[in-house]
Amino acid sequence: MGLPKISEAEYEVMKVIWRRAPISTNEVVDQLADQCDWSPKTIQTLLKRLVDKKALTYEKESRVFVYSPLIREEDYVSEQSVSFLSRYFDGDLQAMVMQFVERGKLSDHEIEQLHAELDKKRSARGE
Amino acid sequence: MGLPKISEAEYEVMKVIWRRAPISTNEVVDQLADQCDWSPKTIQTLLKRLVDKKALTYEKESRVFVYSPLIREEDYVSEQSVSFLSRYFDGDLQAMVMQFVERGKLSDHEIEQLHAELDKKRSARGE
DNA sequence: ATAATAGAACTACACTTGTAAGAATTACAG
DNA sequence: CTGTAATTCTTACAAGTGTAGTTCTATTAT
Repeated sequence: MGLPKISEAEYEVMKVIWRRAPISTNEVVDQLADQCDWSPKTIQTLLKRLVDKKALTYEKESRVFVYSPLIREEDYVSEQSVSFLSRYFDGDLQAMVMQFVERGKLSDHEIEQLHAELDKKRSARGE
Repeated sequence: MGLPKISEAEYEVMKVIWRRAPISTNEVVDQLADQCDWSPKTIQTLLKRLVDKKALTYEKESRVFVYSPLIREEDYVSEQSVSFLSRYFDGDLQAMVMQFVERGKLSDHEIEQLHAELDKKRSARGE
């Protein structure tokens, strides 16, 4: 509960950390170079803010900082999902899925797949 | 495309407007009285910001403002959904659903229901 | 016509976020 | 040891948000 509140830009940084931790400042900057075009200074600011928010820790390796996450990606994403769903769909996942279907944001194939996937889960639980 | 960016607090106001438009300032305040405990002043500020952002318009009925939405709830929610999904699940709705299942956030019954609902859609499309 | 008052307009202010520049420090090369 | 370069720390600043108080204006009751 009470995971730190992470902004959008910060989240991009977190994704890199989750993928590559433990990872140094420079490596983070490199990883992000492709995706975003933030100045290294910007990224350093974001890293510091994430440390302040206790989303990350670091260890000093001589003069370099090496970061690791303090929260798990799944936990964070899950919390965001729940809060998203409750804000926009009154907590009803089905409503969300159906809204996608209704709006044609899911191809027939994707519907099939989801259906099949649910089938698997269903039988896994069933017995 | 390009719907105005609405903050969380503003969104609560929008929900009231969507439900009851056309609706006066005072009615909005009343509706929100239960849910939030914002000062009427706060709500008025939010209304004004929403007008500035062109999410709302109003008409004067003598001295009173009567608001109506300029954007549709479905459109807004849909845009938010897409952007949420792309940020947290790389755009993959199935991944999101499965994460819910995995985490036990969906009861067996809910899984059944969703499954059935997809079935309906599927056959509706199929023929 | 005018005063009281409800409602709208303007102002406020701290915190977060995006976006970074500049200052300080420290490890390593020579 | 000491300069230099790499890294971290401090500061900046505008826009957006949450949260509301204060002032202005126009309606309505008398």
